[in-house]
Amino acid sequence: MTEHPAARTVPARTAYHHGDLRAQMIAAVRDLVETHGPDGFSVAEAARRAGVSSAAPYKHFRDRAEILRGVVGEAMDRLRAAMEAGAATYPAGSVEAVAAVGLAYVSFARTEPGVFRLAFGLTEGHENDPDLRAKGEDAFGVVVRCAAACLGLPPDDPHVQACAYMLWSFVHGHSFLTIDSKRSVASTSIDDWAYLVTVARGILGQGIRA
Amino acid sequence: MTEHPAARTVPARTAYHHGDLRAQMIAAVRDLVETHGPDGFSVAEAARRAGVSSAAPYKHFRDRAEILRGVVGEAMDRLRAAMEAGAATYPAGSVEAVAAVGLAYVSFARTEPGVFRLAFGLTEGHENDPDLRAKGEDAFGVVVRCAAACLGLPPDDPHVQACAYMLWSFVHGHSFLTIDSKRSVASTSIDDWAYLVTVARGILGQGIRA
DNA sequence: CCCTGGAAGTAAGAGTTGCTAACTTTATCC
DNA sequence: GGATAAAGTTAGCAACTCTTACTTCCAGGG
Repeated sequence: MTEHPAARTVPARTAYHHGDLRAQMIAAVRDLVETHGPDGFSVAEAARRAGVSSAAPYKHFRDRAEILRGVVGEAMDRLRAAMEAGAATYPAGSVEAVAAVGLAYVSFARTEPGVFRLAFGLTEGHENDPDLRAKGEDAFGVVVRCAAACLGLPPDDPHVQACAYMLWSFVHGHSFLTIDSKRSVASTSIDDWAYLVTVARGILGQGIRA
Repeated sequence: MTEHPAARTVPARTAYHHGDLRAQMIAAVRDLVETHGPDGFSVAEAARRAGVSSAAPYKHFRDRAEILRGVVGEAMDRLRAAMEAGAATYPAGSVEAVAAVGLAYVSFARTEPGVFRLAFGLTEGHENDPDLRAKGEDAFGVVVRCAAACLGLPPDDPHVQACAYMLWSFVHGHSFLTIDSKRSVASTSIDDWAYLVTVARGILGQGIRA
């Protein structure tokens, strides 16, 4: 398909059969999950939206769960990228950089609560998939590196690991609570950024020692 | 069958038709969710286990989602009770009492990860149900009261509310992470109890101020 | 004591879904 | 220019949700 004249670098558009289902399926499912909740999706409906028969997706995915895993994997990549971008907006080693990573996490959960729930809420064998596990570890690695830079310790230092875990669980819980109950921290007259900076300082600074 | 000698205070057993489906359905669904994951349940299978036809449950629940909500409601009651029991094992106002509440929370998530996910993972209109919202607030209230006692402030004090929210999100995130990835805090050579006490002290003590 | 009303069950069925099997179309490779 | 394989189609089965119409059993009033 590549030695034809040109305009075929990406197999994206209107190929004979379809071109790139799989990517289109993942996009469709992401939309469905976002609008109808994590379980309010069906492969039939997603196929319908992609304009193919309901059996077509099974040429690209083994079953329903594998489609979900595809969506989660793609979401994890975007989440990690957002975290890295957040960290890059502040000087390396600063507490603000750590807080920015947390803010990216929370923002992701807020703007895509459906996929966020899908990724972390139901298990579905997510944690049994080595690929997804690796992506999760990669995302965690962003926190670890920021914490390490902030503390001036190597990333594999146990204290760094413990602090990173605390930060992660804090932000993870905050994310879930905000999208669950709409209970914003604002109800306690604190906005997200101040909250996250406070927490990061408390855990990494003179605060909580593990 | 009720005016026989006695032993009929509870209509539990072998009534003519059935007696108390609804309770039995909730129990069956809880089991299914626990063994097959939050979405690996069907009302048909639950009805089968309860020994009734697949249409019977619809005499007691409007639809599938309402059954789920019933399970979540029951779980919330048990969770709150466990938290209260945890708090009662240590002197009121002590940091240990706060940590005990957190431990009860985490223990619940560990022993019933399926229903925990069901309760907090998928939304499904859970937060739109006023009954479930109330139960959630009740559980949060346990944390608030413990934090207030510990800080020597009234429960409606903003600082108390902020601290309670921090504690909750911390424990919530920790619970999710442990059941998700089996990443125990043990990997950082800290056990749960020490971890929770440390965190509670950090947030309530001289530590993080909001 | 019957009988009527309603609560709680059943059976049957429509519509949707997950997934498979068998077949067709299209691009590529030798 | 065919064989091959990838990627699509239709048809269909089993399971599931939920509805409708019917049945069974208990309870209270005359």
